[in-house]
Amino acid sequence: MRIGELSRQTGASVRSLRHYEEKGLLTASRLESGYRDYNALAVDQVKTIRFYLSLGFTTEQIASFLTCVMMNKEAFCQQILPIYEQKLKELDEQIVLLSGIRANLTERITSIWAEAEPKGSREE
Amino acid sequence: MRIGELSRQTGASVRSLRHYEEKGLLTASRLESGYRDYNALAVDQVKTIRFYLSLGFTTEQIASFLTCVMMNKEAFCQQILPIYEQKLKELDEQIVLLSGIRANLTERITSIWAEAEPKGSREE
DNA sequence: CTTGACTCTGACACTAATGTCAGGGTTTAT
DNA sequence: ATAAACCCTGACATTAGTGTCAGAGTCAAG
Repeated sequence: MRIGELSRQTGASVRSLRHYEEKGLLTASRLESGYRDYNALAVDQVKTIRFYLSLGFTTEQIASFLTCVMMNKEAFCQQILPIYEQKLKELDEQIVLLSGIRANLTERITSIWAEAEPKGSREE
Repeated sequence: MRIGELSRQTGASVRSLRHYEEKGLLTASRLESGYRDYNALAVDQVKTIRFYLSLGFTTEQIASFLTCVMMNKEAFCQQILPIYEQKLKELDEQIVLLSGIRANLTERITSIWAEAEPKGSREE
């Protein structure tokens, strides 16, 4: 199939599909016209790519394990583990950071409310 | 004081100080030479700017309430409230998103371990 | 007077996936 | 045959703060 059809079947924009190819995540043979020609497996592959992107992996990271994942069950690809654990570490750090900011912000909001409406005071 | 001194006293790079000025967060008079000349209040102001940046506000957002905050207690600046609440909403969305990804990832890691070391194996 | 530290403006780089445009070739349907 | 729809490459923009460089002017100390 050509790139427009693959785009429709996967939800990825044509631009993105070309980008995945540029990053080594997706390959296509070429028709005589120079148009990309994808086989049916490409649909699954693109969906897999987009799934990992949604988990926050970069195309470079995905490239490092995608071949294995497409050929085996994910659980069979040992090289994916350190990448997952690295990502998990980043996520935890990020969540801690955001939670700290959130706490600070909440406290500030509370203070402003307290200042605006001190007990017993009434403003119009 | 000149920009290098302000940089030393605040920890902000010279580049950043010029950027804050460009974004309307910081003003300086000019010496005959064209050099920026900051007064002593600038130190506090820059520290305040950096604090709000660390909370994740953009220079544009900070610009909208910095003048009030520098002249009053923060709690006195009513216009800051909707911005705080907007930020809080974004933080919550972000934390929920990351937590979801984290859960997914944790599950995957567990699966891989299970596959690699099937104890009490219920393996086919 | 010279050297070195300081400052100025302006510009490009970076992250990373995606949008969008330009200018041109191909396929398909009428 | 012609128009519409499709595809190609290449390039620049986006976010937002910061790093870094170039080329030039200023200032203080020897």
